[in-house]
Amino acid sequence: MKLLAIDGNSIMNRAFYGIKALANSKGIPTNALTGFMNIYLKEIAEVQPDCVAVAFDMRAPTFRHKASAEYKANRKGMPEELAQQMPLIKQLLGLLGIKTVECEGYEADDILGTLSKTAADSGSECCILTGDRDSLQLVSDKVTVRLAGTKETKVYTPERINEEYGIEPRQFIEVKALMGDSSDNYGGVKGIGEKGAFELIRKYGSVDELYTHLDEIKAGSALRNNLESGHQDALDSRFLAEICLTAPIESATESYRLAAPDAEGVKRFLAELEMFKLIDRLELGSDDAAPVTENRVKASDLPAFEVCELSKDTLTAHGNEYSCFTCSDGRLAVVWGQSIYHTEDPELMLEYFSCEGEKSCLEAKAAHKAAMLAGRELRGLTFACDLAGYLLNSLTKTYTAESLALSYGVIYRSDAGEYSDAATVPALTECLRLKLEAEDMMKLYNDIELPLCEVLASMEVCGVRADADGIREFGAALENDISSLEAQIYENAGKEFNILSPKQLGTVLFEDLGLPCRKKTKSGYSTDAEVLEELVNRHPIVQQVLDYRTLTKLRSTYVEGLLKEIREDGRVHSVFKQTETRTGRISSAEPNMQNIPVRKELGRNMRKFFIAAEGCTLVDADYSQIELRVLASVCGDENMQAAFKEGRDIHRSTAAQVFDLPEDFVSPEMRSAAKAVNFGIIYGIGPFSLAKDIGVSQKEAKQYIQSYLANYPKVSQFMDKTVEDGIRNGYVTTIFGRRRPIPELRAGNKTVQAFGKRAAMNAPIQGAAADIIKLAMVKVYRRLKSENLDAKLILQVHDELIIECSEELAERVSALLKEEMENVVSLAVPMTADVHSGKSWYIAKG
DNA sequence: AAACTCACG
DNA sequence: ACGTACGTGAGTTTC
Repeated sequence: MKLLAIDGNSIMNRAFYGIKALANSKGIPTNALTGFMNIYLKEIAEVQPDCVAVAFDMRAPTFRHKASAEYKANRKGMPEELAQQMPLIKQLLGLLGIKTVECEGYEADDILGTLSKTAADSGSECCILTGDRDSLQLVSDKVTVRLAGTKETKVYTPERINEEYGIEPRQFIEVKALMGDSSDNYGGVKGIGEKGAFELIRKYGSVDELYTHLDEIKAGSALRNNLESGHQDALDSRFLAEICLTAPIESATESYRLAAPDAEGVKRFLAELEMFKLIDRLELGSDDAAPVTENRVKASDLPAFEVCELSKDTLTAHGNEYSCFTCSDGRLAVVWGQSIYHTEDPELMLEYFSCEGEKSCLEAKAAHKAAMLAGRELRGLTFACDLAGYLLNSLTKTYTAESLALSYGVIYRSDAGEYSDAATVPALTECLRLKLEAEDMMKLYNDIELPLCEVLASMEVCGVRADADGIREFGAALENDISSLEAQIYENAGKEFNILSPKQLGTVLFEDLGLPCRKKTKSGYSTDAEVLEELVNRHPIVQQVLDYRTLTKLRSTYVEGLLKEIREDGRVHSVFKQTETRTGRISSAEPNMQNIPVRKELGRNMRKFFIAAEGCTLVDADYSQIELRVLASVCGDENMQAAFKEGRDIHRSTAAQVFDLPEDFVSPEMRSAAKAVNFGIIYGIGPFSLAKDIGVSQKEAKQYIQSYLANYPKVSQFMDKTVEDGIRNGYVTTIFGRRRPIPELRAGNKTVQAFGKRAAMNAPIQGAAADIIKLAMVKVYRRLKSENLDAKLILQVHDELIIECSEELAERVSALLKEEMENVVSLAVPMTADVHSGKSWYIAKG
């Protein structure tokens, strides 16, 4: 008989830290559960045991050891996110027919020890599965320890232990008696660490023998002194290091025989947690030994799809009926009922797109683009699964048919071969639509997200004209300055090195030149701009390095990076991603057009190379203080609202409030401090960061914040309530109903939780601002289209929209753009947008 | 692949 | 005692 004895706490712990925070849409963390089951399933396949036992620590303090109250005093409490998952794994194991063992006063290790001893004594084999090395002392010819690692499981037999450590398994007790174990809170002999402990035990065999031969160690040496003064510690630690083999538990191996799982129960349980992938992996019910199989529907049990080529006749026959489709890589697959029609004929694809029938798809942007490029349009689209998945959980990384099906318990139609995605869309649409309705997000979906997709497609197709020659000239000019800086830096350093290597730069600055280092990173000295700024007056090389960084950044990211992206048509066609950010913003890539330099003049020049086409002009409008206006509206603070309603300068107004002065008495410094506070409020402020930002003491910064919150009490209340809601629901929402799940809020780790709180405070603000500009984009797009104007929306930079239009339309489009942006929503304070136009982005930005 | 740095709102 | 503002994308170096 073969027993697999699992250290439940240790494996859960390993799983928890091994998998990044996963949570379902309700905010319940599931990462440790997932990780535990991954490890379990892999191991069970390899070990093929007859019996399985999972041991857990009890939360109550142990009384096997004396002074038990203090015993684990310094062991870090389990993070709340992990603690939440402990009862769940026990429940799941129970449903799976796997026995769990807990014993008051004993640790998981003691249970494993007892189980392995009983198994070995009765001639059975025992594998101990754990994530730490504490159990290695239990290894014998009948007992192996399987150490679950990140990738591979290491299997420890007595031979393996001898090779790696040069000792017998039982001698781990002796080693630990000397070196101690900080996680179990016993110290061993002071001054003896891992290396020394192993050396001594390899030589003497045991603690007792070591002390018998103490005279062999040079008298007066540090080691001898340590050993002498630590004798009692060694004896005490030895007692604590030895795992108990006689815990009062059911120890007969036979009683842990695997039982039949409660398949229905497991499915209900995992479905509730939205762990659909695991349901599939467990293959519950596919095994015909279990009678509970009839409810488990698999792709192969469903009616098969008939696959054929799409033709003009099919379109004529079905064009007005509801259909689902996928479109990628120039291939179209359309599902009508149980038939899948496919084609690669571009004309036929466009014909299909033009049909009146209601359509649902997996991902709509590519189809919109294909239609637009041909001067046609995609009609009748009422659903895109990826966008629905994004609204339901914006933390997900991918929204493919397969991942969505797994997440929402829809059967992925792998039986349909290369048309699996298309074949899955009908069921996915049905399920996701219900979910959206249940979560009250249909309006957000229909009014904003779905129509926006077409706008983004249009922006991508259109692109922005770029002046490649101009960029090249700019790059050439940089080249000279870069090489002269390089030479000066080498001169100052006294040697040549890679200036862009933080490691090498750190060595030069902080060792060779002896500059003081204030901040460190994981791997060495921090050399970021903030650190260097503080050192500029101490050595000329510092400013040179800063300049060098600025110039090389411009060269590689902007000059070279952008040149690579200019297409044949002389324009860059950025990709606008609609399912990327956690807050609801869109992102831009290949190239990123949302981080083109603007703050410093040198970089800002790059914007001179983004220009309007011949005979055209760029019209640029940006919202003024959109996030603060959203905040003022949603929190309901009359004081703050008044400032916006009266068109006052918000930062000046805040300064007047915080410093208790009339606005006319506010100095530029006060205004800029107030501005920093305003930003900080949106991000979930702390005194430390504010102090750093505006260069005052932490104490002063704290006062600013307190004064701010006292003057704007509704802001304070709003933030508190948002965080509370977030903790309760597992997510926060914008006024438009957009959600952001925040699993970090329920974390035990204070830093993680603090991050969750800041994210919770920020998301409703940043998210609502995103909702607003997205809606504005849809309205502007429709307006330009309905008025048949020679004008196209081409860029979005979070609070800024850019239109390219024929020169004579500049004024009309400017007015239209401003009007649509300002009137898109009616909040408690007005939304205002500033508009400028010009030949280049540099000019149009105003 | 991860860490570091830095560009933007 | 410890860490420290929200959200992105991209280039370079280093492991």
